[in-house]
Amino acid sequence: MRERQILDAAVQVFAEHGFHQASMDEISDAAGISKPMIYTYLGAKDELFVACIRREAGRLIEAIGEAVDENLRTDEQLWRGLRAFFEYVNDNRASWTVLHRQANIQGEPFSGELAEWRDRAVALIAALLTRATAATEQPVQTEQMEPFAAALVGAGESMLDWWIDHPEHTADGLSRRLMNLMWLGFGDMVQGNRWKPPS
Amino acid sequence: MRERQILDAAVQVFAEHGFHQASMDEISDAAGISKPMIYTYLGAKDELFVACIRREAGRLIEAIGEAVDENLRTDEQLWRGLRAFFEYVNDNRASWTVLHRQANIQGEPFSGELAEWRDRAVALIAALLTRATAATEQPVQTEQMEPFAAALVGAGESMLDWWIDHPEHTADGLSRRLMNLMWLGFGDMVQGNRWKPPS
Amino acid sequence: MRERQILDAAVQVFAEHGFHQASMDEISDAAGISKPMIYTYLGAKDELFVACIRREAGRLIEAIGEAVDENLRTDEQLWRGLRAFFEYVNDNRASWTVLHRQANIQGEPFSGELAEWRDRAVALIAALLTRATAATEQPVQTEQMEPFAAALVGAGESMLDWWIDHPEHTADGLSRRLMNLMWLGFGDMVQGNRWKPPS
Amino acid sequence: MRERQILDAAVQVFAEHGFHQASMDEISDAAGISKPMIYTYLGAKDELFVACIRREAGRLIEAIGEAVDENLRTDEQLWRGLRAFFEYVNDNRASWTVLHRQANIQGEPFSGELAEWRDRAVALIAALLTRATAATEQPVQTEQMEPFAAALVGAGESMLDWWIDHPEHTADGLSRRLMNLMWLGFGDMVQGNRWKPPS
DNA sequence: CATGAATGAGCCTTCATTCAT
DNA sequence: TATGAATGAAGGCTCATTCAT
Repeated sequence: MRERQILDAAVQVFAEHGFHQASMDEISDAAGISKPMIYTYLGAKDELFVACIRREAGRLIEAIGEAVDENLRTDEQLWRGLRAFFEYVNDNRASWTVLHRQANIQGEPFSGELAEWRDRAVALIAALLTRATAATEQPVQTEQMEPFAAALVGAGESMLDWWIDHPEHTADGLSRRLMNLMWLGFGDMVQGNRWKPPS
Repeated sequence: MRERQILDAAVQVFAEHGFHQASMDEISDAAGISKPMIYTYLGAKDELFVACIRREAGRLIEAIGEAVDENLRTDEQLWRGLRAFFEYVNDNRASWTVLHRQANIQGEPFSGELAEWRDRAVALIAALLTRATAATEQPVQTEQMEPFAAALVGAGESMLDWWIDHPEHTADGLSRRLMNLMWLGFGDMVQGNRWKPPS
Repeated sequence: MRERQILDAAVQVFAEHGFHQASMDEISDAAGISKPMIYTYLGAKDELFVACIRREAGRLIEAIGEAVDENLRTDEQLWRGLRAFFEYVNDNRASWTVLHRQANIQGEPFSGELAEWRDRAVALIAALLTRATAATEQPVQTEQMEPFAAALVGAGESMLDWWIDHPEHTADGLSRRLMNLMWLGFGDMVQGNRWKPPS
Repeated sequence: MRERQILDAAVQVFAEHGFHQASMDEISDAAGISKPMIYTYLGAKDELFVACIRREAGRLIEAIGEAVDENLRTDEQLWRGLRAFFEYVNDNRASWTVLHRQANIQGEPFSGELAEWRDRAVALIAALLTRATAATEQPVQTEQMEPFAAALVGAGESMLDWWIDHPEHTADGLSRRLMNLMWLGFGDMVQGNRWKPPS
């Protein structure tokens, strides 16, 4: 379909040059479709970029969602989600670049768009972790869990950036490292272990 | 001093509107200094932005460096560093926005600049963690530690972003949360505990 | 055609204000075409100016070439060429101003362009004069003839400038004057007459 | 004196870069004198350039004037004047470049200045030539002589330009060539010889 | 429906020129 | 007097956006 062609090209070009350096001319060339059509189908540059974010974020979420089976144990859900995340990004570098490196800019007309998706992801993970503690002696409320979830998401993103410069590692290996770091710490916490600042 | 006035205004404006949307006119207005002076003192827009990054990154690193005493235990060093980080960013929102949300864009002339600072930070933390394991039964090499350090940095950044929308939390509280998450997990790992994916 | 409109306006404006004082805005206004079109069709200001030089120089050369019949006697060829030159310039004042008064500036990006055309013209005339002496007792080599040709060209240019302030003269009259001066002197020289400095 | 330093530097810089490309900064650097002083002594850029033209044109005229002895025969006066002209320009390339290649631009504020000097020179030569015919059977009026004088001046200028690219020639040789061309032709004309266009 | 052609608006950058010391 | 420091004003160039075909 027309829209698909355009979005494919746009994601490619935005990822390569960034939102501002990317020109509508280049996108229309890459898509093999004239500029007026782009405006007709997807609106102005801002809106086009938002459409890119929506599609790519949706695909990422979907990929993760498919990997996770809600009937599994929490840690395994998390583990599978993480691995799916790493794998998806590894396979869709342009997609990720657009989402993480270009859409994350403040002060742009599209600033809010990505924030929403991020919030949604954080909320999902927070809920997941919360459920994991529900049966324990120290259940935690979802709001309390959000900063952890945010940390987890950020840790993942950051590892990914690092991965780009160290491609000798595997998605599996990195996912495992992150699980080790986060899940063990998380488990300790749930069990009431606390790190305490020296008084 | 003139340079200071200009950089202060530039950081402010860049943080608010982003590099591309920010116009030299607006910066010069905000600085109360005419445009030609900006060019005289700090060069073209690119260079001005790089100067902003350098100064703000330097200040942040310095603030953290001052908070950390090398004679302390590793965990305490980390904790103090984290808390200094959160506090600094809380007090210097614009500074952080410039560094994190504006400079992190790919495909720009200044792209490399921030990457260097990040790499340096990651390397420092990796070294710190490595030293912490030196005396244990399972010492870890620095290269192995880097992904953890990257994860830690990212987790912090991400928590910060979350904090912006939930300002009721304190720097101390968030630092502690992050320490709990990371340090406990890290400690477990060092002791040989591992999370294993279900076969 | 669009290119023609633009070049016409550009020649006009460049002739009136000079290369530097002429603004692209003024040219686009004069052409009745928006600035971006100028850049699309003919490139940046430098390139536009070079295009003007090329077209105008080409036209001038062509006008002269059409007036000259290679089967005629040398003096008549020269005579016709001169008259065509004067007539063309009289009819295309702006064209000539651009070529002679604006393009002749040293240190500009387009400096070389006009020099080439001039050299070509001088070489042509030198060859013409050389052929005229080929059958005489004292044939002259082309290189020896070049300074004369240069002098002839300069004499013509200078007369033209003078003409601008004394428009009561005719192209025919001035051409004849110049022929008298140059051709008689030239003829004398060919016949071995020499003016000798008093010892 | 201050003025001299400034003018020396200005001529140098104007000759090298042209009027527009030359910046007041560069001139003040070359002169070793601060910009405000230049404005105090010689006024704005236009006026400074006019001052350059005046001085250099004056010097050139003076050099020629000194070479010519009014008691000599007309042809010898002319010959000495020519030779002085070629020699002066050869020794003062920058001076000549400013006068011929930079000041000769139309549409500039200083356009008129050089024209005056040129007119004066042409008038002088015309008067000289006129006097030479006064005693002959066909005396010529000064106004009739002006186009010839203009042609002579232009021929000289043009030969000079040509000389720059062919420095193996000498001032003496070129002067002689030009005398041959012009004086013989002139002499013929005075004696009533005419070149006639084929009817 | 699809596009080549066209433009309005804006931004970076540079200098000639002048204060304040 | 002499100057370092400062600026107003203007120009080249680009690009998102839209007609007319």
